[in-house]
Amino acid sequence: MLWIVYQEKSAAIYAIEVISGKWRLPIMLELSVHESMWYNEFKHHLDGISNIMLTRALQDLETNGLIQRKELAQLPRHVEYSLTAGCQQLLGVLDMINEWEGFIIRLYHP
Amino acid sequence: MLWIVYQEKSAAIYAIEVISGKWRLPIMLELSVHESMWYNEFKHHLDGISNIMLTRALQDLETNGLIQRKELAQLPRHVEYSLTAGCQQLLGVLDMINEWEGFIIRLYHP
DNA sequence: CTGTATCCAGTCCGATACTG
DNA sequence: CAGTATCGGACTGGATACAG
Repeated sequence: MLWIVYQEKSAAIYAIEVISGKWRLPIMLELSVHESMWYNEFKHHLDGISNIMLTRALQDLETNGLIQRKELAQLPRHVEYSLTAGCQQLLGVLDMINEWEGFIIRLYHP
Repeated sequence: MLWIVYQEKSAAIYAIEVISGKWRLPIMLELSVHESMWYNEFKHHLDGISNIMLTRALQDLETNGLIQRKELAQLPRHVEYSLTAGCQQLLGVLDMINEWEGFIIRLYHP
């Protein structure tokens, strides 16, 4: 996580760094579809994720300003997660990759 | 590297996967500036990289269709690396992130 | 010049169990 | 419901030495 230091740190390198990880992008993509989700909803939508991995990913994403956490004072507890505006912009850029039909094929048959 | 399987595999997730790693993006960015480079040139431009890390990164990028390797039959040996067309398109998208002045700041102060 | 072989340390990922 | 604690195992990064 220090490799952005001696290269001139670019926003793109930083962005790739904070979204790298097994569950981060899948979580962000779920949030981009559902607007807001609570903890257990992720467990239903992300096949195979465990508590510890979900918690870690959510905390990392929050630390890096990609998602917001909002705890509603209720019983039973209810915590709501949603994307920040910056993250929505970032996903907008990444989604351009999806819009290229055949991107992966083109990669292998240039 | 298996996490793209049980999520519906999207091109964006695949793209992030193949460019994740400490040296891959820095290598690609150098190549986008210099058109083509040979092995030792990378060692001069990428501060702190070792032979083994450079070799691994170059091989991974080639395997994933992001760079091309061209060995010129000479003595001393001379091997030339360059970006594929698909990789140039991908970098074009990522560069949009750099063009947002204040992207990182916006992330933290939404 | 362009790599490969070893071998080790640090990170990341995750099953299982437990908590307020 | 929304997490935390623990403890491995897998993967990634890298120093050093060597090779065609």
